[in-house]
Amino acid sequence: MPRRSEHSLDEIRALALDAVEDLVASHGPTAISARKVAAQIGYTVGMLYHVFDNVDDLVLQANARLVDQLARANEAAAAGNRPQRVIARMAHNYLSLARQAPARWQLVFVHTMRDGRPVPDWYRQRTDRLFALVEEQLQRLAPRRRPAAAALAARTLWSSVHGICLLAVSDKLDIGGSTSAEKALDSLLTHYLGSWAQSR
Amino acid sequence: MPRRSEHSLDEIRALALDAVEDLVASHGPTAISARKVAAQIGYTVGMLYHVFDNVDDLVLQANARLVDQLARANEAAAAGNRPQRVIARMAHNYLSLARQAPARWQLVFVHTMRDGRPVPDWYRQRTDRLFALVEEQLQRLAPRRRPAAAALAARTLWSSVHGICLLAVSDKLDIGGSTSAEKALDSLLTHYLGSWAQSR
DNA sequence: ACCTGAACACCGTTCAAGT
DNA sequence: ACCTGAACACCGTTCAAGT
Repeated sequence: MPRRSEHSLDEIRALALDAVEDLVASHGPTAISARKVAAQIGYTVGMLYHVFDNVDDLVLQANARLVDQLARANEAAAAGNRPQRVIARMAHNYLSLARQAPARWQLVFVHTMRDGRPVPDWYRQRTDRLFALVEEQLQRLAPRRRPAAAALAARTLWSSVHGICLLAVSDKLDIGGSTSAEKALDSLLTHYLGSWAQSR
Repeated sequence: MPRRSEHSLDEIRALALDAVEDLVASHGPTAISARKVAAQIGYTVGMLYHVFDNVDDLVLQANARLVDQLARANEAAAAGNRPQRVIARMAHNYLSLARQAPARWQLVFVHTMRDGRPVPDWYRQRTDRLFALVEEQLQRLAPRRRPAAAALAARTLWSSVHGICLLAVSDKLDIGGSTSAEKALDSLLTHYLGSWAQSR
């Protein structure tokens, strides 16, 4: 029973998160287990529990990387452009990131806390941030409207974008054969956002 | 080891599906396992596998009941009214059924096939039906538009409704405190559907 | 101090054997 | 024919014990 001491806790943490991504990418979101991740990085399961609280923590930390990637892309998109264009970029960023790594995003979509534990605050803040970025743009778009109106529109619009990306990644959207998620996003943006921007 | 023979296979099937609903309602969607369902109805796990292919089959059959309930409600809503009103009813049917039995709908939202098995056709047809019902109304609403346009709008709209209901049931929508899913649905219907109906 | 390995209480699934 | 119970290969989580 050799000890390793080759890696710091932070390094082990990074190795584990990489292992989650590799396993998901090659064997799908259901392939994740503490034991498999441990085996992949050459440690025992017990070791994982010195670095992560539990599997939920492990998965959420892996998922947070993707959410952060989307948030960064959306923050970058916010620079300069007209709000309507920024929001369109954000929506397409979501879909295109989801298409780039469908299995990893499926893990984001599919994960639920064991038992009925609540989603931890640090993770919630990251997903809330995505709504906030949309809300900022809607406020720019219609500065004279009540903030509550922009908040409602942001939640409506981003939930809808989420629904489209979710069904796209799980192949439930392309029913007849020809509908693409990109077209659905554009339809949503044209009609929802177009109408919202004009009204009052 | 007493044999029972008290119930036919169909009765056992119904008992098991009821047990799934009871367990989910009282202990949440993560509480479902073949062993627990078997225990709840007084049979062994082995017995379950004479009635269901596997747990996916068990869960999907339970979930299909909810999907069917929504489909029936939406078919009933289709009678008589103006298409725009029918679609609004359908969307609110979805949300209100989801609110009536949040845990059971969470099971619908959260379930994914073990390994990477595909969703069986018989279940897919049921969820596709929900899209089809919306599509029919959109064709009524704009009879002169190309069928592909109605198909795209149906998928866009229903994916969005799905996204809103999904986030509503998992409590991820009410960020600031005041946004309700009902308002988000109405916002979606007003702006998306309103704009789509008017354009051309 | 760092990490292991075994233990505990669970899973899904199969199938020979009992009645 | 109907159903069981034990087996197999997995889980998540904990923690005394080893180095």
